[in-house]
Amino acid sequence: MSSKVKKRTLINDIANHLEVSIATVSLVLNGKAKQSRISDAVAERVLKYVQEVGYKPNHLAKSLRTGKTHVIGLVVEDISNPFFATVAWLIEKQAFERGYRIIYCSTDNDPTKSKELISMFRERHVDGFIIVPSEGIEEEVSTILREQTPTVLFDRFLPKLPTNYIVVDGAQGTYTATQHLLEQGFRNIAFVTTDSTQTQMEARLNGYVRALEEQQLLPLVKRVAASKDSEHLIADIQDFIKDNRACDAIIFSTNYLSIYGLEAISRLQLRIPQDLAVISYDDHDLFRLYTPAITVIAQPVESIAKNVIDILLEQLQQPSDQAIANNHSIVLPTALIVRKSSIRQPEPVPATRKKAAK
Amino acid sequence: MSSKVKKRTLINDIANHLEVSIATVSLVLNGKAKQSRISDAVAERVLKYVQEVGYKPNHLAKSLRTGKTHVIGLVVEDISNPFFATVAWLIEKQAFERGYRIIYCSTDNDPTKSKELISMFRERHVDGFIIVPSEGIEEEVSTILREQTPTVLFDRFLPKLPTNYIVVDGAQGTYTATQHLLEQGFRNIAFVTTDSTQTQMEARLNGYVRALEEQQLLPLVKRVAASKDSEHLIADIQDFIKDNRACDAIIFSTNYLSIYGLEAISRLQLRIPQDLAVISYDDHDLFRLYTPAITVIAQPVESIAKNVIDILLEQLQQPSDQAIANNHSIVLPTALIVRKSSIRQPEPVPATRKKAAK
DNA sequence: ATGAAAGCGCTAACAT
DNA sequence: ATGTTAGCGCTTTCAT
Repeated sequence: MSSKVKKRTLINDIANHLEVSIATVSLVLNGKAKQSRISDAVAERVLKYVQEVGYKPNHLAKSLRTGKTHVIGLVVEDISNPFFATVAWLIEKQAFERGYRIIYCSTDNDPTKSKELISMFRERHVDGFIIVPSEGIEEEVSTILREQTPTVLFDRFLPKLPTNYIVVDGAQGTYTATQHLLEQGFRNIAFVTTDSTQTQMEARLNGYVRALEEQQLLPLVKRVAASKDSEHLIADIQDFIKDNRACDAIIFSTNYLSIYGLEAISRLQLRIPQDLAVISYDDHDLFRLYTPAITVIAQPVESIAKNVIDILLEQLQQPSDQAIANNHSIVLPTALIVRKSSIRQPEPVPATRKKAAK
Repeated sequence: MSSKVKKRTLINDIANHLEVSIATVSLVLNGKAKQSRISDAVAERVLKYVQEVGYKPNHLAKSLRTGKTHVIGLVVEDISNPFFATVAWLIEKQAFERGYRIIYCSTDNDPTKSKELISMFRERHVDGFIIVPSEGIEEEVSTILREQTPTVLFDRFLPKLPTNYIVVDGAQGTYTATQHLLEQGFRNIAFVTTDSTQTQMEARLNGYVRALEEQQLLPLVKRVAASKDSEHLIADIQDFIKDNRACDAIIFSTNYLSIYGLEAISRLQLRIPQDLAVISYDDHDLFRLYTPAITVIAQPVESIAKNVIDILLEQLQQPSDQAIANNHSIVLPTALIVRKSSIRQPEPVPATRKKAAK
């Protein structure tokens, strides 16, 4: 008994010390002093003493009682991908300010892992979900929807399910990028993408195809397997480029494909953009810093994050009934950021007269 | 009442359905059937039914009752840095297998943020801590130590505090790297590091200085501010290289400094290693893929992760009393992985007669 | 071998 | 205006 380590302060201790009831303390702490007509004097004393001893309510007990954990589960494809990392970070910051905590997990786009993570989060009683859905998880998402857990998808959505989602107009992005290359005079434009058939990847492909078809040009699409082995991916892209020497420009459908692509191009000792113009979907530090800087189809990360968290918090705040019918489906525009990698070089290049492009 | 959404299954429902007591169910579920001499028949029925309805105990209630959350708080400097990301991922995997969950946070090396995160984790009742300590958080770490919460530091430690820690022999790493450059015939070797005075950064610097002093050579150290502005860092390094044209080799003390350094070198149109040899502390995908591949002082990430989690789980499993005196302090060796960037090029280069380095 | 019941710390409806 | 008290879902001691 006396060997016990110093215990945490409890709401009981507060009440005892102040000689008020524990309910009074609880009410004051939860900002319900006014509506319970607790005297300002008492409320102040409570607040002061709580502050003094640094009392923190036990979250577990609170959550058990209220059924709310104030935790949001964030399920992304790969938290080490700068796109997801940035969005996650922005979401976390905003959620934090409004009293919510985020717990993340990466699915690696694996449906099994996605399902496990969703059910893990359910077990942990998250109040809401933010999900970048991999394919084949309709059932799990249905379940959380049925349980009325507020949920927002982003980056892609599940066409069969009525959910909130925030996506980007990838088709418009690649369409504009392709047009830009055409305007620059490139004619043999290839598109390197993954073998995924998810909504966002298909959209990116379609935008490219449409732009070419409008000019009666034939698409040239390379699909690489979504492998983890970087050497293999690089070699694959390298072979593709070698086999298509006529190709004078490439659009990569994701940031990591571009990185492998740049490596492949460098190994082939091709010059960008003289031998091959390059555009990447999704911006990245490296693309700004690369020599030459790489033109990108940038996604509006701040806006994505803001929309996601705003919609989720709105639903979280609701009195927990209907909210079903009115799902938000938001499609945000991309922005083409033109850098050196997609600008046609005039044949004779006076190296000293380089235009200073900030 | 009848308008209620379908409720989750509770332990009560199980007990009712099976017409046994709730205690029996609980005991069976916690593997204490044998020691409570519950009949195998009953135990089996319970397990079978639980399986059937997919009953999952409520973690919150369980934790509130037992005082254990089976959650470990992981506080790193920057989860988007591949070194920390990899270690975190390995730790998470092993912890998961043994029934623990990890929640992460990045401190950005900011003491205030570190303190907030630690206290947030305390509030969330994590069972243990894994911390990459920023400077000035001795007090908070003391607190969790006093509360007997199992804790392991890694990457660096707090010299004033008796804790478990796993670090790497950075001094040996940079010493060996410097020697390697000297053996290759480089004489003007610079060291680019941050302005941090943390244990691991000082060690890296010291190894470099010692190797040079043994040869009566003068160190050339550039300290860049730990800023977040990449352009600024690149320009800073660029200026440093320009101002020290005699310098023929550089060791960078962290992976991100190397990345900025490579960009600086590329902008100066210097060739690696002909004009400037390069070694980075810490390996990275990019360094393997870069042309030329970059020599690195690699940290044993698997071993770090394994040691961290083993020690923490050992302490977590202990009967929660002493365990104080016997702290583990483990220092792991680094490995120099020699690639092209630090190999002196013979003036006329017979490219085919390259020595196979490992 | 099994069941009853006392909490873990907190909230909120209901009394006073 | 403030106090009493019944749970939230689970574990575990003690009786039987």
